[in-house]
Amino acid sequence: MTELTKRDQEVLGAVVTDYIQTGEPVGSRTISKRYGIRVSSATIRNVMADLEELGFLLQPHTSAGRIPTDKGLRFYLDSLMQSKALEDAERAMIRQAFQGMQKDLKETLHRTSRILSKFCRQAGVVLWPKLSSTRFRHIEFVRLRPQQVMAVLISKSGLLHHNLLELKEDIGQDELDKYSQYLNELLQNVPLGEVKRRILAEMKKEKVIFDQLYSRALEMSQRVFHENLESSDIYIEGQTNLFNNPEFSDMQRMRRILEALEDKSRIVKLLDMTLKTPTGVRITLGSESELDELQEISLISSPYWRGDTLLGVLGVIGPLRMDYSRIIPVVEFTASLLSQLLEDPETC
Amino acid sequence: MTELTKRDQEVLGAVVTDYIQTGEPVGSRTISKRYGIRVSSATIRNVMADLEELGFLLQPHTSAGRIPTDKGLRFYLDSLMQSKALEDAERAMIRQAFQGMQKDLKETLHRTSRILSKFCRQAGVVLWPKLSSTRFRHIEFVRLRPQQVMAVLISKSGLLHHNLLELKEDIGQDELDKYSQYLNELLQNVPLGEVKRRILAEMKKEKVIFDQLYSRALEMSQRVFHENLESSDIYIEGQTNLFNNPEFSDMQRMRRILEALEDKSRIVKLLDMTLKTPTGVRITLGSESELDELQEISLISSPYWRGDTLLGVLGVIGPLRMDYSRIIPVVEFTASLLSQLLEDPETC
DNA sequence: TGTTAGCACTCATCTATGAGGAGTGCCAAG
DNA sequence: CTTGGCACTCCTCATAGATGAGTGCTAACA
Repeated sequence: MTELTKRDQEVLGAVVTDYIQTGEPVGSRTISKRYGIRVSSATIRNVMADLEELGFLLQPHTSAGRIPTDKGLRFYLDSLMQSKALEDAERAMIRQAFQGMQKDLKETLHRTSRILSKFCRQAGVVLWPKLSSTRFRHIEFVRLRPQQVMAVLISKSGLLHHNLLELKEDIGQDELDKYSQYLNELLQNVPLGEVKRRILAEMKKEKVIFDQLYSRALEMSQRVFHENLESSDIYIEGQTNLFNNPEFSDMQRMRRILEALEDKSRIVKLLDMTLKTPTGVRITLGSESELDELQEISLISSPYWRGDTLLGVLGVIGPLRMDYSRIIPVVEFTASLLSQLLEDPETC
Repeated sequence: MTELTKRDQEVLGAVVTDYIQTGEPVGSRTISKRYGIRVSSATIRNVMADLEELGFLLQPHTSAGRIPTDKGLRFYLDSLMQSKALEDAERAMIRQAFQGMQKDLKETLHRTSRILSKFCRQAGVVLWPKLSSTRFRHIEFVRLRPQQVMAVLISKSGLLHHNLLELKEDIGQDELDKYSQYLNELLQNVPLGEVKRRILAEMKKEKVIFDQLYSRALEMSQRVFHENLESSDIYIEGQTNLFNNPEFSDMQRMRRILEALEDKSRIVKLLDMTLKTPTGVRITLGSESELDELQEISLISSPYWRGDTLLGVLGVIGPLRMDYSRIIPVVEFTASLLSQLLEDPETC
């Protein structure tokens, strides 16, 4: 496979840039006139034909200009694009939007996704931290009715998880309180990812084996932690912003997209994928996601942290044709702001 | 104002029925041919002209048939329509859909709204019970960091409410535990709607006035109950079903609708209105809601109960032109099924 | 007086047609 | 290798006419 020459890249870059701005196929004339490339349109045409042959561009029909293929777009994103720095005014506005907020974690994440959608004029998305990424703070068992107990789990970061347990036999609130007390002491500050192991270890201890109370408490807690500490939910906000994009002016397409977003589990999967190798802002084109329903969309995402702990991912969902050079810095900045907000020595 | 004659009503009924089925303006010929009214189309035309003058029908343009106005639709719903009974097969399917469910209340409500959307092929909506409609079961204060406490409130029905409190001075977990203990005893089983009053009463008691612990506990609890026990959230599911309706095939309109649904507070307001006079299935046309953004939609709603206690509202949101005679029984049946599920002597 | 057939008229929708224009590919000359 | 020129393609848009559903009105009829 041939390398792209400097000029090839310039032309490809110009096509993508123009296409992102206008959404229309780009002609050779436009390129030679508007993008300081000092050759004639005929030359550009030759270059474009080459780029098409290599799979970077395509023509919707014979007498139209070129639009980038996914491959072309990917090359642009990886090698050609340079994102503008975010203007101070804009930074200030985003910072402002975070002001005056409840400290509640979920509320914060919800607001973050609204902020993303608003400043990028696309759909904003925030993946919750997994419970496993935070530390144990408190567990409580509350008897709602005979043989039915609600377990409430609170993490140090203020994440709440509840869980309805059906019991084989009834247990009184007094005894449940003892369970809580014991477990709270035992698990205080343990990372929730390790809790299961800790419980298993504890169950082997002699004092536990011979003490009904302890062993029943541990058994019960197992049922709570058995649950999906790995699973998580997301906030998606500003879906209707997607109507702004002319490429979604086709009803069928818009419907497909919204249906895909309605089933949040798919989006969770998509975001989870990017969690595996958390490296700054990343762009996932729909075609790279192996999810058929998401072919036509693009995700700009960034992980967010508390100190060194990776908590989750946030980002923006929009069409393939997006103003990446603007949105990338916004996502980056928002992620860093959120991370900063969550940073706090006392929590984790 | 003149009364409508029997025939007028028949014609109006036929127009609405046909319009609901086809979505197209209905002509005089269609009526005289298809709806066992034994007069000629010319006569029908006269009747229709009268109905138009009275504001029950309107013509999109001179050479088109008639479609019902809101007023016409309202008359049809109130006086003419008779909803079919739900087929046994369908009842069974809905019942089936509720099978094998976690007992968790929120989960149940969420599922309910999915069921509504699925069986009616429109958007399903379920308003959460207000906290004030249930009874106190448990309160817990957990210290997350210095001067920051998470308060968790659990109702007997298994509703969870949490609340982050910022304190002026730090309070240790030990003391917080005493607060919880005291409050749990004091408020056990008190309807949450009455809790505030109870607390105020308690604060006046001598033993409380002179005991720091008691009074601080009550103060703290006030901050929890001060919050909006009246507010509630909703589940809206199956929004994309709205794409099925040809009247929403206009992008602009669809966008307006989805934007209206995205801001859930409006829909909450709409549902809240119907809560005030809870009487079986009720239909609210957008134009009757005083909310500009909802002009083009219609809500079929029914309250759901636990025993005698009104918990919330569920329903279906769709276009004005809906198959009411089918959806009404579905909503009615679903509401009664849900009420039945929630019915349980031990809870409230 | 109410009902009906008939007829002229309106107007949205559909189809065909053609002009206009953006953009291409290719060729021959520089 | 680059460029100007030219024929060609094909999308888009506007126009015009045909079609047909449906109406309002009138005159005749029971």
